[in-house]
Amino acid sequence: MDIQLKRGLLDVCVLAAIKNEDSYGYKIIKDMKPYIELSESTLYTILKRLESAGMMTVRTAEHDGRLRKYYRITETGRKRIEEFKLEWKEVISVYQFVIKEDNHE
Amino acid sequence: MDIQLKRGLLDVCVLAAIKNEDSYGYKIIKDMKPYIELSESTLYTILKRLESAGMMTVRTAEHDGRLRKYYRITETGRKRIEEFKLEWKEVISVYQFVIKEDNHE
DNA sequence: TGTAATACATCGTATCACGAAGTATATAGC
DNA sequence: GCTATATACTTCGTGATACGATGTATTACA
Repeated sequence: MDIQLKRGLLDVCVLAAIKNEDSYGYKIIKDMKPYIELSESTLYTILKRLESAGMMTVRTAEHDGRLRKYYRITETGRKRIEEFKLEWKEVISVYQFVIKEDNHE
Repeated sequence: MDIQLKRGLLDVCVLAAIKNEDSYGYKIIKDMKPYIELSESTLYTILKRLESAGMMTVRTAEHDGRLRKYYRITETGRKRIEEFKLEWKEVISVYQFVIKEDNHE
């Protein structure tokens, strides 16, 4: 997918990836892969950003002798998803404008 | 609309604004306004970018004693719109992922 | 006379996705 | 034991780009 198009989707996608259960970086990438691909450097940047924005909280836990950082969505994060749904109406209207075929010619 | 979300839409929107008839900067902004707003500095940057990419051609014409730059879409520009339509399927799939409500809990 | 609308241009800034590179452990195959 | 692959997270530099601020001009209208 075009990188510019991704910009508006990635943040909310990552939030969606943890909205039903806590998850961690590596798993988030794999879960999102069928829908939208992103590199590790991109994801970890996003996770940090969303945490700073209070949209998720982190806890570190050991798993098979390795540390994992589990992310949990907050109420603010859920609100972001709801806002996105509202914004989607505008997106659809833009899409209609783009594909509209005028016939005044 | 969120600035990040706009990034994937603006270029193709500007192309759509001239796809049925040649237009110029000031008019493009007004035509797009009901769907998506953008500042003049943004538009003129986009116009230059799309011209460099061979998606539109320009001609300068006088109108009421003032110069106007009229933009015309090229075949490459029309192809860009068609690509966007194809990409839209992916966008919809991402949207479905975001709004999906799992019930395995 | 002055104020808004029309019309285009340039500059600096902040945001952000990405590739490259690095660190470290676990596991499976040979 | 050794090697490759998967897992897991981090940092750094770069390029793309939307925007506000600012500037230049002309026309139209009150």
